[in-house]
Amino acid sequence: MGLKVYNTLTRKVEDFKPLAEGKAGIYVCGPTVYGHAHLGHAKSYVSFDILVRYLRYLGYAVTYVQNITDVGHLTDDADEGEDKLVVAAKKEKKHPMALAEYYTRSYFEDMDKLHCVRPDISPRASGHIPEQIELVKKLLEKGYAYEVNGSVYFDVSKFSDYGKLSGRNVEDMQAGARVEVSPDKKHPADFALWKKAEPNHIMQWLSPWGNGFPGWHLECSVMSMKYLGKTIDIHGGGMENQFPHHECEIAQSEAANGAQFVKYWLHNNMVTVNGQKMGKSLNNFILLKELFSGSHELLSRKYDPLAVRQLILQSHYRSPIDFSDAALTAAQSGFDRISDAVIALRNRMGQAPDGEADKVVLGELEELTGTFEEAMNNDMNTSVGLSVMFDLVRLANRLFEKKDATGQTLKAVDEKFSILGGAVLGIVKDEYPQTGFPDNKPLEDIIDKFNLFVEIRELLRRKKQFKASDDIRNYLGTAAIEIEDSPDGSQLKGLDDFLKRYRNLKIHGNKKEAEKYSKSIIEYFKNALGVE
RNA sequence: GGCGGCGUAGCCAAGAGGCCUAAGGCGACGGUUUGCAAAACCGUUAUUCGUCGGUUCGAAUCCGACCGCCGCCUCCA
Repeated sequence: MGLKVYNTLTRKVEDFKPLAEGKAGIYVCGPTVYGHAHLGHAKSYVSFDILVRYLRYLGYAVTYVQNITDVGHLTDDADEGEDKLVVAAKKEKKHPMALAEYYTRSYFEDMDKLHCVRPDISPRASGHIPEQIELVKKLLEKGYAYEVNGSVYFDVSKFSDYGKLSGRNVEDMQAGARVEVSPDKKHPADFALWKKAEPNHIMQWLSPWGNGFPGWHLECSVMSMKYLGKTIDIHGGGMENQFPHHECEIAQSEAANGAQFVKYWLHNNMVTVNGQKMGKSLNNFILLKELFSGSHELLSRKYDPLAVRQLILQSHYRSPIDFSDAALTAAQSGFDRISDAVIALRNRMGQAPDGEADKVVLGELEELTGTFEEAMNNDMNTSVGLSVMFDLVRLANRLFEKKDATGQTLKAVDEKFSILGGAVLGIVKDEYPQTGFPDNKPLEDIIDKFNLFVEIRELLRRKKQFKASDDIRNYLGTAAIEIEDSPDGSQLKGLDDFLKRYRNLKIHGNKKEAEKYSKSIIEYFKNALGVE
């Protein structure tokens, strides 16, 4: 059984059969880079990242194209609307292109943290103006478009399939409240292919119809065609883009090419925050950077980017997901549980006794792999896929208890973590840093001191001086550093966080806080040593 | 107004006609382990799936009505 996906076009779950055997071309609507990425971006791009990763796991040669929209769409559909990018650029006093570049980098930074694999091609809309002009010309030639006053519109009445994706028909929508229809349009549903620019419009290009800029659906048609061909296997995007964006893409592409544009349309559902739609006007907009640093008033703490990823994977991509501080905290705990097990597993692998891998364990791993694949094949049921990770955690921890697992057995378990949890789900890391801040020499001293405490405590414990030993643990606890005792020795936990917090305080120049913090450190050093 | 989705334990969330007296996670509680903790392991935590009807030998799953919530139709992922 192979992969099945839900195709919005047919409203059915279908077997995925690519156009070319063993290959898959995927186009996903990328971000408009006029601001930092937010939770909605995370949901969408993690969802399609899973699709790409899983197709690769299945052996497909995937070409993943995701555009960067750096020609801002207009803020409304009427001709008077301003370009989003231009508006933002004015506000930040930057050239729109500088702004686009800045937010493009920010976007990739955030996506890297979420372990979203980079697209094979990230085409910029601004880099494909000639191709867009060509497509407009072609549509004019074929009679699907008309020019009015230096703008070109797509004539929806000429394309009978218009509405086939979103299940709308043009007549019904006329009744709906539509904002200010441009008087240039023959029909309110017609959409712009090319727009005339006013002299003061910063982003404009020369075209056969005068100076202007491309309409906001055009780039996706042009760039997917250029890099993936006239018909592509999969087009993904957020479901709010079904109409009008994707509907218009279909109209343009199919009218121009006379060929089916997309075989499988996949749409992810939306994000809510505390049960409410996330919207700029609603003040519940959470940026990924705020999530990763904990600097949003709705958040009680910062969250590991991969814990956010895990929360997204806990539900289906076609279901809405509600982000709340409680949900994030729960996901973080679960993520830590998996990470801890993998770290322990890798630490023990080298010390484990030699010998063949346990047949029973190998059998269990096979079974779990089957469960995983079955779930993922079913329109990417990541929730069940993730549950397999927890089965692996339990399996690994049980092996540790028995202590007789061979290195080969542990290695087999680690392989599943690495492939299913790492390569496919993207929540298991290749490497877990111990305490790595090589560029923070002074902090290493602090770590040394912490380690000294651990050693002192070991001595005390051996001498059964439990009161003093508990004190040390408590003191360190006030800095959110935990000591975990085990037969193999004691481990410090939370050092990374401690160091990050410490470094952030210094870097961000919050002197008062930094001072308070270092004082508190000195304080418990003193206390623990029992000196004044 | 048009289109669509959802309502499953304290919370999050799979399941989409019999394998369901319903995965998994978080939380809580009990036990094992530990000097005590933590972590881990074992166990408990929904005889029931918004409500009421219907179809069926059989429904969380299909149909209808109702209640509640959410989204899209306008820039948004």
